[in-house]
Amino acid sequence: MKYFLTTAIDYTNGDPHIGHAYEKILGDVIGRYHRSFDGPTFFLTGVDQHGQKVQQAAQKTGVQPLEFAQRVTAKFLALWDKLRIQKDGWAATTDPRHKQTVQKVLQSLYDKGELVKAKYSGFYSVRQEQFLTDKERNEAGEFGPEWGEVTFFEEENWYFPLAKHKEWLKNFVETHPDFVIPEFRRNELINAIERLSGNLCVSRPKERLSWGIEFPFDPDYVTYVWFDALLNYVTFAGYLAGEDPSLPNFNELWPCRAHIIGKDILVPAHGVYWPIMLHAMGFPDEQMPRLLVHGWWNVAGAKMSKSLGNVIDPDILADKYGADALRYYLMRDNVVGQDSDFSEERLVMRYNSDLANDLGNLVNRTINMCRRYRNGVIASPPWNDPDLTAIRSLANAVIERYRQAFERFEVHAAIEAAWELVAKANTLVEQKAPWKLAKDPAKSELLDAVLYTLAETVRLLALLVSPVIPAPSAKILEQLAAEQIRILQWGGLPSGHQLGEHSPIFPRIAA
RNA sequence: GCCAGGGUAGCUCAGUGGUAGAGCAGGGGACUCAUAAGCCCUUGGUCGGGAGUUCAACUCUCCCCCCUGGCACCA
Repeated sequence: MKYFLTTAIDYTNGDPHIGHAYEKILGDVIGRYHRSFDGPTFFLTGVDQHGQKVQQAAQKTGVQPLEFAQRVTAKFLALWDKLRIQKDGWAATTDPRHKQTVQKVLQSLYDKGELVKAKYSGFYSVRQEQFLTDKERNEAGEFGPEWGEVTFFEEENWYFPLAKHKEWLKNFVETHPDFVIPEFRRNELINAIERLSGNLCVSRPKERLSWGIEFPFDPDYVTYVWFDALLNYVTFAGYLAGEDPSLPNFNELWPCRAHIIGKDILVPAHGVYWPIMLHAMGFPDEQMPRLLVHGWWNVAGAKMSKSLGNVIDPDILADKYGADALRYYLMRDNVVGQDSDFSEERLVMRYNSDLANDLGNLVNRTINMCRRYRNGVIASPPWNDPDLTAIRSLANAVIERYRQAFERFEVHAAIEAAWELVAKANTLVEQKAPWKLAKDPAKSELLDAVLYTLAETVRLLALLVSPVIPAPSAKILEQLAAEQIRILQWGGLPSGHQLGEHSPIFPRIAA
């Protein structure tokens, strides 16, 4: 089995913003943790390229939907590269392999009698391309001018009868407390299930929306965008793919350990439609995925929106401060599940304080002292100095807490744990004052022990921070000449080890 | 109106029955290996408001206010 995790796939009707980037970085960080310290991992992310809004945006630009979607997709891909997102799979919903599997699923649900065709009639706004309900009526009981021409008409569509699985879903969610993380989000879902009634319309007639996957048994219709999009989680994991070598082995991946999504798409899409779809497709309860629901990044307390003009562009930030500084800030200053406030000032503060002053300086002073006093060769004599013993046991405790934090998806807590070790190591330097020990030949062994302790602590720190800031982590290991020593346990550096050259890894950002 | 999350030091947040905590910012000090970084000490809060339970409440109960999200209702 591999540790399988996914992010939401982003809708390709506009440019990526900080929220998109946060989610992918979160997934990447969790993925890197498992890949480095746990076992085989598969991280899937991607783009949602079908649907009405993409078709509309394409029309505005005057290009075909596919071309438009591909242009936007290229921007996302370039950004994920820049942000060091290490993805094992790429879910693009116009991929022919996806189309094939979606059609297989539709056919199979149809064969099982899970899809029904029915007529719906009502008022329809051509301009907004949607059916209107009484909610859209104004004070006078009329549909306002914002809807343009409103006509009454009847349309036939395919429906997925959700309501018949309501009791199953309710029972499932109630008996599986960690289906939704964090736990408080589960309440919203349970409320939503209580209100669940009726069918989900899963088709659009082609004359109204052509940009989608065709129904295999009714070619006048294409799938509704959510139905198409949600299935990416299984189709790109190799579901019903037979022997296709370009896709992973589904049995090695499923069930997904975490679908990472924003709070806006928990209800109804991921919390209701998705488990019911899987249930109807024949997945047993033990094969249901888990949902990790994150919050939003606000700006100065306000929601980020195009109309407010306060959209944060991750691309610009990555260019300005570096991908790792951005990754560190987003992971350190946010509690997974809760909303946060984005502030460039805090990003700089976090970088200077945590990365440059605390960690960067520790690395630099440690290697510098090793070179200055021992020509960069570290020795590991036996010791019984209480300060050194203390930091060694702290390192073990920190590693344990770090692992537990990651198991609970509490990335900020994992980082905090690592920084406790950073602080302790900096304190140790002052306690032992190697520059004094170096002047006293009688203290030579203690100096060796101190320098070893510091170098080994720095090695462990490089590993601990590697999921969050992969590039600087690699640089630290390189300066230690310890690229190959990946064991997350005290004592990896052998006695007699020769360290490499050092130079500051996190230059301070001038205020 | 209902459900949930939040309201704790200037800022970001932790704490959950026993005399208020961390980091950053501010002030002072000793040191010098280091990215004028680090280390030590320190100023600073009636823990949203009110009532209650208790020997004791930030922590439990009730009422209220504000912010955020979801839902409902009205228009």
